[in-house]
Amino acid sequence: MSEERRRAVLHAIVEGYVATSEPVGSKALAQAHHLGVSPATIRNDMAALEEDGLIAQPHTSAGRIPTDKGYRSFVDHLAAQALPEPEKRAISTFLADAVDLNDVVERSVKLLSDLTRQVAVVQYPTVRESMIRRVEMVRSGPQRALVIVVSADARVEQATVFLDDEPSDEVFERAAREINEVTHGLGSADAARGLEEWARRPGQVSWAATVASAVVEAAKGGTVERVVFAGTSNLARPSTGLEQGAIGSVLDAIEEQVVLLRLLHEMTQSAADVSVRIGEETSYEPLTKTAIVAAGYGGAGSDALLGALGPTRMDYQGTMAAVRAVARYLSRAVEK
Amino acid sequence: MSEERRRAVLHAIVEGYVATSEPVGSKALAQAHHLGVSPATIRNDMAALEEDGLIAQPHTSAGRIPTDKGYRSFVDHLAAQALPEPEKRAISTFLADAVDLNDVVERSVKLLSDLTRQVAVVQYPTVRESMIRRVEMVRSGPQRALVIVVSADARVEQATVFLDDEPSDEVFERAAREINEVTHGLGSADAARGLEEWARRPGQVSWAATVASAVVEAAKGGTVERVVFAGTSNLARPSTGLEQGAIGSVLDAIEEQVVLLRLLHEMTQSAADVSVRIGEETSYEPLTKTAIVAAGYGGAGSDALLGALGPTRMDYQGTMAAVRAVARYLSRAVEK
DNA sequence: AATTAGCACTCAAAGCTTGCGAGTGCTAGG
DNA sequence: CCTAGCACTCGCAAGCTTTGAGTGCTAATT
Repeated sequence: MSEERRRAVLHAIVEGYVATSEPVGSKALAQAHHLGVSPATIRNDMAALEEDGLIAQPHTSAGRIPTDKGYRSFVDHLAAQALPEPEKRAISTFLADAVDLNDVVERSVKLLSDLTRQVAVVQYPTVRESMIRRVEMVRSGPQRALVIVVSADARVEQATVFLDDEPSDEVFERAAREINEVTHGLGSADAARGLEEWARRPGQVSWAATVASAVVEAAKGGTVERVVFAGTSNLARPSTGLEQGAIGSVLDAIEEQVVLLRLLHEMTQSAADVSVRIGEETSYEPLTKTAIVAAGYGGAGSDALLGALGPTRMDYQGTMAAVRAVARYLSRAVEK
Repeated sequence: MSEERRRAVLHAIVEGYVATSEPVGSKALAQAHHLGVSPATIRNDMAALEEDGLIAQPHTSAGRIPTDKGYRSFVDHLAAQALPEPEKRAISTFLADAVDLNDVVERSVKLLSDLTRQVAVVQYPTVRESMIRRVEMVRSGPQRALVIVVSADARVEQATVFLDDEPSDEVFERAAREINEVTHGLGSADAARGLEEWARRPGQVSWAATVASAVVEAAKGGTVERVVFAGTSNLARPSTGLEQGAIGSVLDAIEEQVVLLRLLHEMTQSAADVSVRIGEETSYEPLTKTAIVAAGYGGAGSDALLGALGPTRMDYQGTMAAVRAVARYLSRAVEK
């Protein structure tokens, strides 16, 4: 029994099951996929595949469906495929008239969810090290201030700090001015050093250290990793084969964000191209019925990422192509 | 047949149906709700209620369920009810340690969705007129610039503008400096006047008007009406009685935002207190199976709003109490 | 005039039986 | 190593029956 053909059989089973969402049997396979062998032969191959845990039978007299492991094998032996021309054109025109970063990101999720018919997620590009351009401090209460850091690459971060006394306006303004003098034009590391020195100046206000660390945090981009989603309604399409319980837990996972983000990070770190996690591989209980296709974007430095999330029974080829393509266009857009 | 009792019967039907999600019959009612009359009497009342279109039978040999109109009547005759103490305490402690506006809003949605077990939505408070504190302009490309406006109430808005030539850095910086001089400390209306004059100065750069209007837009808070959601997974709880199709269209409606926002605006404009739209009343097809409970917050000036969205078969009393309470606390938090 | 008891009637839902047929594994022969 | 043939399994759909909750009506009761 040729190794070759066994793979072809698995391939065919996956495609058949994805297309029809019905278990596929040996006869149907023999006919449809011109493998040039009889059903009986295919049955033998299927027995072997089942032995290896790549496919399974829902019940005795049914066809086979791929297991997570089966999908995995399928995906691993998939040749990267280009996205069809019309889609490509759609992407470039769609992203072309975006006006700012927000717009680019929002269009991208929408686009990705439309292309894949899955839930799409795009993380805002996390910024690379960049110079502090200006620090703005605004009083937002007697003992409260808002720190706004504008960096040279046009990023704006803000943070609220609590002051442990009630400085007069002059004191407050002076601190703000000094902070600007100390940090202007510096990267976050240098700024941190400068601010540390500033906070230690004799007679310095008591909340100097607090403010300083807030500025540094903000300059580093804070810990905020904003993500946007689109296409959640795709989960509820009947063809996904997910039932309500599963949908609910996936929605929860999405709102949770933290776990999902960590997962995406793991994924995009390991592989250069688009990478895939299937079912159990997500090692996150609510997502055991789903698969994730993810890719990084924005070039070497940045670790921003995007992905599509859907039932394990998804069109991996198409989804991967779409994710890859959008990541590429998005990289270009972000790099300016 | 007393008018009084008929209302009591409707009331009981709604409560029964909400509790069990099964149609309720005359016998069950007579027993459970100590109305002091026999099933037969109740049947007579039910016949009348059905005549009026307030209740309906799913099929001949089943109990009754409320129609949209029935829920409406129920809600209209509902006395405002305070939220139980423990919940109240939960709200205030939960909102107490919020650090900034973002945090307040995010905690609020989360809270509201937990309290109501529905999808919660909170719109960011739209800002009132406030002084421009500083305008920051950052070059983000040869013909592109980012305009950042920081206002005295610690708000930050940004916008990208396209320049129709490629100014030298000196020219660019000078424009930025002048804009700050012209606008500092002014409200958006005054700033608009000042900038208009500035843009008309002889020898002014060609893109002055573009930038000026961007600044004014940003100062006004732009047209962005940001909303945040939480608890979408509540839609997928089996007890909602929504099936997948319905869930999908609701998720779509939520992502769409625009229609939903318009609807919420309509609602909160008409009523001072919390207001309710039930099923068809939303006059938006994807939401015909759902009800919305909404309220404004943030005091007289602002028209920010929040709400809860769930199946028509929801606990109106509890949801309304929760929405009312969160709106109140949130108002307090926002007003500082 | 309103309430109640009694009763015949309806009909969805749940259970049961049955036949069908897709799909299998195995064996023997090419 | 492949294939034809065949007996076997078992979920599913269709048809049937039973059950019982719930109704509407009528006649008696207060």
